[in-house]
Amino acid sequence: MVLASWRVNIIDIAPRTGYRSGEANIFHFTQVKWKRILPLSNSSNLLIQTMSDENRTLLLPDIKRVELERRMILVEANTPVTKIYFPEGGIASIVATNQNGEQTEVGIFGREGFSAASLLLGSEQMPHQTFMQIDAPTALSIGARQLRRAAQKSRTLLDLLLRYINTFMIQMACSVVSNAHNSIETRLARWLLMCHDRTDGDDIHLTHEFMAMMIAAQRSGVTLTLHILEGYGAIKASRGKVTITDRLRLEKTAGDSYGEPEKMYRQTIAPFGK
Amino acid sequence: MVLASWRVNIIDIAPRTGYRSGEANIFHFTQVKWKRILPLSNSSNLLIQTMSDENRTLLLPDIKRVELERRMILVEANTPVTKIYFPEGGIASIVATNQNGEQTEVGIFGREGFSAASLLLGSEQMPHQTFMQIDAPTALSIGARQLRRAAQKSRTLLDLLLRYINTFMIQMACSVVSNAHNSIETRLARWLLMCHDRTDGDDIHLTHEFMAMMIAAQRSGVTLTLHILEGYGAIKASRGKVTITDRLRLEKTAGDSYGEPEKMYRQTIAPFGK
DNA sequence: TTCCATTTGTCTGATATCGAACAGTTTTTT
DNA sequence: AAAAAACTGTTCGATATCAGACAAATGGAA
Repeated sequence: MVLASWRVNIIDIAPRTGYRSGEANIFHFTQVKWKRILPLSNSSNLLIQTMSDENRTLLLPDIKRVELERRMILVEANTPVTKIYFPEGGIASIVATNQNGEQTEVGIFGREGFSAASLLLGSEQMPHQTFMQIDAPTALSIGARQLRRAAQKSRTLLDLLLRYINTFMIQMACSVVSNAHNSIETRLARWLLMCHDRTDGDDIHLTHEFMAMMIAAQRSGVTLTLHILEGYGAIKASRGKVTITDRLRLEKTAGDSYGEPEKMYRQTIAPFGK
Repeated sequence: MVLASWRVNIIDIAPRTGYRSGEANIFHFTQVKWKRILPLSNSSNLLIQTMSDENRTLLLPDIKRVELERRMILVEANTPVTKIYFPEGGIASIVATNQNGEQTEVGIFGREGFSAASLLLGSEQMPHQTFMQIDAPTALSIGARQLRRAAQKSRTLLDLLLRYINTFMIQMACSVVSNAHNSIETRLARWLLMCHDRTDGDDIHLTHEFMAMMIAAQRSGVTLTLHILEGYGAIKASRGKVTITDRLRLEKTAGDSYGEPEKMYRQTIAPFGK
């Protein structure tokens, strides 16, 4: 599976001065189209939503609102990041590629997180690629340097972002355990729940091939397992789409492989999940 | 396998005032025994070694030098941490325990890191336990509150510790991949290399049972695999001990499952490994 | 020394998953 | 409308690893 090339559609650009969150909506020119600018406080990115007005104001001058299409690469492996994205929907996936070209997912995030988190841990590049798995209608974008500067200025902003990194680490730890001990069925259930948490509605638009990579299994194994899940009514699968029909049943299948990072997110950042 | 209870031997205590790194060695009373106090700049913990004199001076008043025995628990799962440890040797292991009591290693560290790193990411407790796998003759210990305060005061100290957290995240990502795709032979080779990097000499004192948990495999599988590694002369195994005899051969077996976090550590913190 | 707990060596059958193939279906492109 | 591409359903043998058992070896304790 090869990821396609991509482009960024700039949907709106915040004015560089004289704008504070909470003010009335205004219109602003962009490269692409005229578009209503929402105040940042209305962002559906949970981190942006959670931070103080002061911190939003700090970021605002440097933020653009953009559209992230499926398969767009947010972070190229071993290449300095220049842009950071705070998705307002959709799902991004962080994958490692080994020498044989096999790709393995090491983490995902959506509107609860942001890309290239390790920038705040002092490294401009990382050995993993990040790309959009399910497109985000919108995302907030900011220059790496600008975010860094803001986090330098505001300790509360840094702290918030670090708390998110903490939940992300727990997510990775869960993946270590899950890949070590859980069956494909459990892993898939866990992964579907994680996607469900990050999307509106109950539909997840992805192919079996994609899911196979995400849970480190064969494509045929995924097809088989989806049928099992469908068998007891947890999901309904159709071409390129999985619909969650019985989330509780899915949670039962996932067992304790699911839930730990989500709990930590709720405890230390904001309400999250379904 | 149940971990035993434990105690801390305080080997020396830095005087609360009037002591600066680089000064001559002095003797100081402790609860346990009289012991030569080494200046912090002589610490074999790489983080302590790498930080500036100013940062060492900042930490010094609150630091004790202690001994960490095998199986001692540094961080209890879901319990607020009060003490942080910077090992000067030995190996600590961070493990997740699931509902059936199965334990899985999610990360290790030795003299290149410190315990309860997520404290700096804003969470006083974490869902994983940390314990000593191979005892550290000495470690530097500091109160959680004190470390936090120091990191608040000194941005360069925080940055250094965050850079370490970044390498640790990469280590976890590698474990995700390794558990997903690598054979027991590869996983074991990787893990032995990681231990080798953190110990003096070529001997690793651990039982098969222990290693099994670390690489998420059966004990009998480990015994078998050790024979294979021994078969081509990469190691020599005896009761409770593995000796690395041909590290290059072991690296060849581990392939690209080994090396990424170590590289990042060298790039962003200090020389590391063998 | 003898005893006992721990550790290791070595089996066994069971099984989940791999790895690969191919046909059928749906969607997109031309 | 036809052709190509993408995706799904299904099969099947191969195999790595599991899960469990038990005996042999080792080392520390009594």
